[in-house]
Amino acid sequence: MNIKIEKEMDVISNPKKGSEEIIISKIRELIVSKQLEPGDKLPAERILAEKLGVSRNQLRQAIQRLEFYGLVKKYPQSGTRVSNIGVTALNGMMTDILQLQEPDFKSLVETRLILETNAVRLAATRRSDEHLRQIQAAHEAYSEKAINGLNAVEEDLMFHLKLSEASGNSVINSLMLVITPEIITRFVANKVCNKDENHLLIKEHQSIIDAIIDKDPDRAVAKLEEHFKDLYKFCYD
Amino acid sequence: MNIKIEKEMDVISNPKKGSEEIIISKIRELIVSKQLEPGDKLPAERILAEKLGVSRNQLRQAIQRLEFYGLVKKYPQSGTRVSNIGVTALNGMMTDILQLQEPDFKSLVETRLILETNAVRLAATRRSDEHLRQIQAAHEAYSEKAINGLNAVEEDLMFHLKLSEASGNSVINSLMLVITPEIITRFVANKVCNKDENHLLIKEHQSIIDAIIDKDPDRAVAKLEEHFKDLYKFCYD
DNA sequence: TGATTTTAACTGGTTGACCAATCTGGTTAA
DNA sequence: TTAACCAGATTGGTCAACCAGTTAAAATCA
Repeated sequence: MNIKIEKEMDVISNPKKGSEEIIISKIRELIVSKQLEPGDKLPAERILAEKLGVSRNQLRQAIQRLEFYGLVKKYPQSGTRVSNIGVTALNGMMTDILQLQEPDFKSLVETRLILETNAVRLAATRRSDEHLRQIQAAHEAYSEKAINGLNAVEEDLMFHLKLSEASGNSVINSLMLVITPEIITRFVANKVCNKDENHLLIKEHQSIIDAIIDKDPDRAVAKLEEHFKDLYKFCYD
Repeated sequence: MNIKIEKEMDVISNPKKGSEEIIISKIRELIVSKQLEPGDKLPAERILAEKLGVSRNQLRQAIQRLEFYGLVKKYPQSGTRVSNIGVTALNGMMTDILQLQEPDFKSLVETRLILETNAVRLAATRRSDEHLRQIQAAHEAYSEKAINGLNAVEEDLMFHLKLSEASGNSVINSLMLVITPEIITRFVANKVCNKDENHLLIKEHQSIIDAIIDKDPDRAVAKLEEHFKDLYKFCYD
């Protein structure tokens, strides 16, 4: 459809994102100065925007971010409420949000290891037959490409996502979804593929599946860690 | 400032959120039908909106969600690109996103246990002096209220967030921030407070801190699990 | 007086027009 | 031939006016 981009584009560090953070910071000040209390309704968007000296759109975007973190909840046609979790908590969490940094790759991988290890442990005890079926299907899609020495990073990814789905924990699954694309895009570039290594990886996948079929959490985790030994090396050497 | 809400408002299951998901679904179809390929620039918002038969705002909101999951990246005044992670991955992840359900409380707590356990393990080896100072400060703020039998749920929360900050893993910290408010709001209602129990909790906090000071990961985790024994019971009985 | 209906103001959401940055292709000058 | 440049078209971002649902005070009636 269009020309493919070859090299990673320079990551622009959102120079205008700053206004959003300034607004959050101002809302935090309203809270600590008791002009706004937990459980209160926020002033109407138009009014608050004028009070803070920003446009309504900018304010809405900031509120959207606060809502994502659960610090505020919108009620359409009615108002927006500050979560009733106390001044200390609100102040602390807003401060933390403002300090959030771009995730470094090592943290991403480390977190994936943690989440997926626990997901697999849970999957080994909770998996339904439908989960198993989907895992198997994903594994077959992977094998088909990998066995021919093709790059199967995507199919590998899908296999692992199906594992975390089988954990039966919707939050873990959701968090995996958030961090996976970032990991993939950084991995896909450097990925080398040779048939021999792929055969080994297929075997490792199958070992994990077998452990889940047998409902053996410890073995499933052990096999996963074996499968991830390179990632562990990347994180901890 | 305003009247406090006493009882939980009925959770409205976002009846209009549907349009967003329909749009994502349509974009996914464009991708699987090869009309749109990984790495491509999306058609301009106005054009795509018309093509999909939706308003530009609705489309923008859907794109924003895709961007959150890293499946798309916007370049201001230039265009929006589909992440270059393959058709299979894009299709699979969009399907997963559309299937995401509201998190159940048990999954939230279970995930918190997993994240925080690992955060503390990391904190025990990586913590800086500044981290320690902040943890201590948060603990003192907690103690001061708890020792008088006051409700100190917020201060407790802040203490635990400082623990995960000390992990040195920005992703874990960020994920903890996302799930914590939801947990708090559901916990804060049922929380009972008595001095004796609070004294015990203070001691438990101090044990965790001591282990982190000593850079003893295993002890830190053990003390945390002891501290969380009620939560474990909640999850697994 | 009290319950019920009406109504007007107020809310977040939506819309279409406008803005400034950027990309594109052809043109010009070295 | 090549590099610099300029103008117009295209982009996502922004804004102010408008919409539909909600709310609560005011008006009405039994």
